[in-house]
Amino acid sequence: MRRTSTETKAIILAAARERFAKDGYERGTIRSIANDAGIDPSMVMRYFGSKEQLFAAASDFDLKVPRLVELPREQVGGALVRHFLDRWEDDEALMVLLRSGVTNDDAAERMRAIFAGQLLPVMTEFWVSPEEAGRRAGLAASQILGFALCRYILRFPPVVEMSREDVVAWLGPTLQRYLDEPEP
Amino acid sequence: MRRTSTETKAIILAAARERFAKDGYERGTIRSIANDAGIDPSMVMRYFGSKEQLFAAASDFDLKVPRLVELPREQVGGALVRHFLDRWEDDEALMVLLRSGVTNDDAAERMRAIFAGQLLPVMTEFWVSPEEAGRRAGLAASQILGFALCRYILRFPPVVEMSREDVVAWLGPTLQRYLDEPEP
DNA sequence: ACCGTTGGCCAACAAGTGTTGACATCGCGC
DNA sequence: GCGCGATGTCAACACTTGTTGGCCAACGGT
Repeated sequence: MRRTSTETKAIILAAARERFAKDGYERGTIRSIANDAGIDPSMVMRYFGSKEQLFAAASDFDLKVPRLVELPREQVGGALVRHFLDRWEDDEALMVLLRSGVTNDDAAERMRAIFAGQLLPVMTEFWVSPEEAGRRAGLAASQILGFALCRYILRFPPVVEMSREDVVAWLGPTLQRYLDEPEP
Repeated sequence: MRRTSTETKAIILAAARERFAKDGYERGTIRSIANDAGIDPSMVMRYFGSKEQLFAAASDFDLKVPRLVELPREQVGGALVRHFLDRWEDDEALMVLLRSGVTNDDAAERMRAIFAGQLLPVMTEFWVSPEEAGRRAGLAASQILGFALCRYILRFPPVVEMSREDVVAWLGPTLQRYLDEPEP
């Protein structure tokens, strides 16, 4: 086979995302990734430098949280749930991060950065106090991540079987409350 | 040093719990555990047979969910939150399972078993339909695990900083709603 | 005082890891 | 055609992993 370097780089990156999403950082070996990509392990090194840098590339992504302030306030919770369900199912990077962030400090730091840089600012638009916005964003994150954990990773049967609209109907009000409810 | 075999076995088990809780299954190596215990790695093998069996012993535990039906119904959510905060902070096995269940299939299966065998029965006491009880238990688990994930593992600052009573005040009503709210 | 049992350590194994460098092979510009 | 850089392969490295078996030393009953 003979390809342009950017092509093979993309192939490797795709294989890495799948592997890391399925196995996490430690068990996602360079050899297995190279094998999935049908390529020699040394190519992975050549194009990405090290396993860490490959992981960084594979877990680089954007939450793409929409501008929620523009919605009628009572719809924000449901919109958030829908957005994250979509995001979760079409971008493996989120799974990569969750699978790896639990055992790998770099990945955990990356998640904190995404939380602070991408979710928190959205919440800050609703609440002036940054501390309060932080708590509310943290609570929302805990429910979103916890649900993804149970549905996509631990695969608790009742959680897996819920329909998309069931999920929205159950989690939407929870997030709405974390947004609106006066602090205790 | 010279000890009785049950003593050293307990020492090894304690070290294993700590290691697995901190590093998860893959990175919690037998050598590191033996080192923490001040003991030769071969002893670990002798007393536990294999890494898998050691892990099984280290992650064996009881949720100890109290008999919630005996409480005034409107206090169940708060009681659940308090119970799990306690449970989480005094038994490392929960952390072991969460850290490992994300990348290790055996550990995930163990979590499903605990969910189905220890949390679900409690919910079933409140709702006759097993499917409905399953969904409600799954939602509760998603919020509980997600919060633990953000507080103890990913360490999102605002979530770490919340006081115990803040947590109860925020999460209690969420769990209460997953228990009481009519299905959508 | 002896000897078997018991608790402990050491060295080694086979397998798998990230990583490296030397070598082959293709394709384009001269 | 020739050469050269880009693309790809192979074999090996140093290291870590779980696991094994042999050896040592202390104890306890006789």
